[in-house]
Amino acid sequence: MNDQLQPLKKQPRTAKSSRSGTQDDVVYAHIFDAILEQRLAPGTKLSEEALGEIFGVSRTIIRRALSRLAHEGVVLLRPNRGAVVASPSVEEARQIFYARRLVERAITQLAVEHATAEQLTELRQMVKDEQDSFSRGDRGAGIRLSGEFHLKLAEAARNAPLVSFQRSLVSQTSLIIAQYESGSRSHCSYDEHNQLIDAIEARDADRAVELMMHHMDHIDSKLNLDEESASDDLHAVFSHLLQTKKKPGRSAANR
Amino acid sequence: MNDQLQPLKKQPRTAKSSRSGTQDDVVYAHIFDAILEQRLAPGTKLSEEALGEIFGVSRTIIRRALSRLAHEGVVLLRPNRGAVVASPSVEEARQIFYARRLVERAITQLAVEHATAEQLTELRQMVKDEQDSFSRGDRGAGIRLSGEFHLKLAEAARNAPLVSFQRSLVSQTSLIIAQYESGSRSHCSYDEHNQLIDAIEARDADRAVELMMHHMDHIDSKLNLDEESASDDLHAVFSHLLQTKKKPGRSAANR
DNA sequence: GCTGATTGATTTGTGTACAATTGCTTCAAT
DNA sequence: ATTGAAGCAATTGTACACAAATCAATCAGC
Repeated sequence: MNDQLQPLKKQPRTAKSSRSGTQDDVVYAHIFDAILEQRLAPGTKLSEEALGEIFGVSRTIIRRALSRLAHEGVVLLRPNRGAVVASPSVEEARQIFYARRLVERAITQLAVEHATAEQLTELRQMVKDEQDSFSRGDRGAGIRLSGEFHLKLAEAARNAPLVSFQRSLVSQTSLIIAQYESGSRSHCSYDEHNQLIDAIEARDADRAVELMMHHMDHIDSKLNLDEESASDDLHAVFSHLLQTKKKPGRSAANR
Repeated sequence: MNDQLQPLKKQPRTAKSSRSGTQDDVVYAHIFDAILEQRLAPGTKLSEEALGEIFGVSRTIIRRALSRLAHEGVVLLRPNRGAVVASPSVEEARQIFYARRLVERAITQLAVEHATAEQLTELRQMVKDEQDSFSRGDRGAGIRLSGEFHLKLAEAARNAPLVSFQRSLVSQTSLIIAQYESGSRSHCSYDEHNQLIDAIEARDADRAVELMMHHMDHIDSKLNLDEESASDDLHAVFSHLLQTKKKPGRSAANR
């Protein structure tokens, strides 16, 4: 019943498990990555006992991880009915993108002011990693790393509440991209990321913001949120009622 | 050891407990209100067992409530060392206010577009309640209700992520106000709230945003974040190491 | 044959016991 | 007398067991 999660134990050396330490974080990171990399389709039920068995921990740990994921919006926690992988509706996606533009604009301005040389170096490295993932054909890791780039940028802005909000927005955006992105186009164009770093390094706030906004436009232009919203809405509205078993939950938006 | 929380059981009919239902929320709301109304001073340790005894629930429930409070930033959760009431530093306060301006601006614009007649009516009622609290001399409830006004406004903006972020920002702002507000001046001037509703009702976005920004200026002009930042910083930095027992933890910023 | 209720199985919610970590106190040694 | 270490008490972290709720399937009734 949980085949999708089994492979997790077999690849403990990716970027995800490096940020571990506590049991808690490991479980959280694994489920998170499994969702973003679409090994767990939207709507899939996340049974506490099954997950506990898989990771070799008690339900207590799983429960905390699920709660955390629910806070970030990638998991939906229904009282007495368990957790499922979130499946953001088109309307929810729009709201998230609105909030992201708002936050990314502020973050970019602050990063221009505050980013240190080390941080810029780290950012460049992340773009490289992201590029590698895509050229390796690892779409899931690419989406995740692209998200981590935006999160790292938020850290450079030196505003803790914004970082925390950005984390939640990036997570949900990644889920939306995984769900709605059309075709096989390149996803978060790393060129845009690199140009952005250039502008920040040059302390050119106007240009940096302009690039970031353009980048945002680019991202959601790749999604089909506009057209097939009818079928999409239908699916999103009812998906939390469906018992998604083993079969890959193919949303109508995948095409 | 927990005298500050005992009174909670004696006043179960305020606005806080009306939003109950589940055990979980009741405990959360009571601790939350106790913090905002300064019955629990910043730095106070929140023992799981003691809280469980007070509310007549097991540590499981308390733990969830504390986790939720930690997510909102009003409680600090230190691994293996328990939870304490957060005591935001001046720098943290500045970051929170920056984020709030950003969010309030967006919320105001969206509220002008989306607020319904019912929502405006509710908002006006909340301003009345807030006014009542202050005239009754109930500063704590006033601060809380003032925060709830801003949260309600966020709901009128119809953007779920922003509402969620705003909840966290408002909570932390209230904590900061309770901690840093100087003198006995009127706190969130309800006049400003009323004018804001007028502008929104008139669908005058520019004026509404202008009023909101002015309102924000007003709020943080009442705080002494600028001057005594030296003593403040010192206290904030070390307060999480202090064992705040029974005595009211008076921060250097109270004057 | 189909709708609707009842029962059984599964899953979540809560309380509690035990393990591990922390911090305090005591005691010894310099 | 002060400092340092060791043992002890108290608190948090984790696992588990029981209670409550939900979901599924079977069976009765129309």
